[in-house]
Amino acid sequence: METTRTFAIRDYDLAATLTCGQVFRWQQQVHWWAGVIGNRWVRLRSEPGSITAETAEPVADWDWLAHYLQLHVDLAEVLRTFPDDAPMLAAVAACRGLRLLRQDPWECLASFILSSTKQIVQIRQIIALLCERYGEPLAVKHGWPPAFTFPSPALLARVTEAELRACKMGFRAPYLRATAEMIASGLFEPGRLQQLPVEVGRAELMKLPGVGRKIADCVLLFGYGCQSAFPVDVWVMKALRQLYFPRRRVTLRRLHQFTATHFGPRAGYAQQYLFHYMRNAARG
DNA sequence: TACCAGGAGAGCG
DNA sequence: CGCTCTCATGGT
Repeated sequence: METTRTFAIRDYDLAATLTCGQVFRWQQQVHWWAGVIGNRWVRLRSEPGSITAETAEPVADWDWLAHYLQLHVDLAEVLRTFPDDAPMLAAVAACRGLRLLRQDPWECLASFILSSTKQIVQIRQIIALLCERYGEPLAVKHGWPPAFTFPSPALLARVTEAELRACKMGFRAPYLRATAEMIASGLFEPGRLQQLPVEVGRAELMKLPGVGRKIADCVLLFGYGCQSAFPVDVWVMKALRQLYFPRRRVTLRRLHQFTATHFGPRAGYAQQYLFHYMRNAARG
């Protein structure tokens, strides 16, 4: 039992990984990143060749963190599966240690329902409000701001639409509430998706209110570890059209066909590199 | 000020 | 189908 653990790991850009739009709850304070994984508050610090974690309460088994950070993944092996073309090489060169996390499916699903037509800063704000108001308070290290669990489906199903709208989620409020209800009532079982083929899992997710193709792919990729899932949002669409189909008009359907074959078995990883690349290029 | 944001769903022809 | 409009709210 201890509150600190250091993991040996190479090629892991913690800052990029925690801020690249796959997860919305991490906050930086000097050289530490503080966040919540499940029902634990934890802070992380990156050093050359290692990541150090510190919890508020003693921990016997750190597998939950290794799993979340996907420390077993050999990044060089992942990068080797990418297509050997100029756009992909540029995207990889722009960010060496970008990784995919493995999030809790419910938190991931709810977060991305709230993400539609919102900037990442705003998504963070909405989720922070939601957790602050409806999550369970957690023990944190002395001197750190309060932290909360992500509210359960059962709890959110009992919150009114007006209360959700008060968290600034606007028209997404009824979507989140209805999805929470479907899970709380057992009409939809998030755990069952793990065993299903990707196409079936995607179709199941898309039955949920507020979940279309893009959000379903995000949940498959970030919450279920389906690395072939390739979310096509406005940024990635721009990247694909600009880099692979210049001066041609291509439908979204055609782009999905392209991504399904061109980027290989870890297409989702490639997608995250393209997304990060485009977003940073736009910022200058 | 005007435009746009890690979209989805409904209403058209 | 494929296109367009609306939805709520804040950042740039």
